[in-house]
Amino acid sequence: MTEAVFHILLAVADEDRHGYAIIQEVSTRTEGQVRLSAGTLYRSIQRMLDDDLIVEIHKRPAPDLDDERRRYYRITPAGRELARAEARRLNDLVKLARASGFAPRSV
Amino acid sequence: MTEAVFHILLAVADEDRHGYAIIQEVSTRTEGQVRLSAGTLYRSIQRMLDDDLIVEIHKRPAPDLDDERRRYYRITPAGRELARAEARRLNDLVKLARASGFAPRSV
DNA sequence: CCGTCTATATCCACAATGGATATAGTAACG
DNA sequence: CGTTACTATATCCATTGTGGATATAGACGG
Repeated sequence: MTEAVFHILLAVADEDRHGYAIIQEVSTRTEGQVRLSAGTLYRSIQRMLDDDLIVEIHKRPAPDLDDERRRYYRITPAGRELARAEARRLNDLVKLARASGFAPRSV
Repeated sequence: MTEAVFHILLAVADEDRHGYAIIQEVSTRTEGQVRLSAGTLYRSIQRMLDDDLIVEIHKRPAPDLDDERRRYYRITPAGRELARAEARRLNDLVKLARASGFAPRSV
């Protein structure tokens, strides 16, 4: 799994979001460190739909809060499971780095 | 920085190693989870030499422990610095995942 | 009116990957 | 004695993923 996909999974973990909102959310959560490009985002979303990590949700918010161009996505159980596995893998990687003297003492 | 490069930096952090030994070391440290392919390894090494993350060391071990085909590499200060930065970045990523309910409670 | 923002989508060139192939010596197996 | 596996480095090919640009288009501010 790519890091872009991992960030997208984190961004849709707590609530359904549309593509453009995901870009902003990832930027906010990472304090501007990660800026998903449009190309990467929309192609990642396509792959994630194919792999059943997210699904498109057709329930729209109130019309005054909506934008008809938006397409909303929700994380699936498979998406959550994969995100957990990836988080575990990354945590192991940080532990490995810590054993070599790199990496802060956690948290 | 790619994950392959990060693994290589970790593998040469504690002692000078040659290419093939790096493949084995990474496999051992990750309990077989990461198997660097030869293609990825030797091309990554080339880039890392260009970027001054590692240097080739011409001091050879005792002839009875050596293999003349080997090329030994040592991490540079720039390599250590980059590995530290990457470890910090990954640690932040795990923290982010933890905030979303993924990721174990550290270590 | 022009730039920026919101929003999705696709195109191009580039970077990195796995796996195969090449070369070649050593060692074990049956 | 032949085949397979291991050690060791290096390159090639096809595929995947990326950033950045371009396209389209409505809204809003200065």
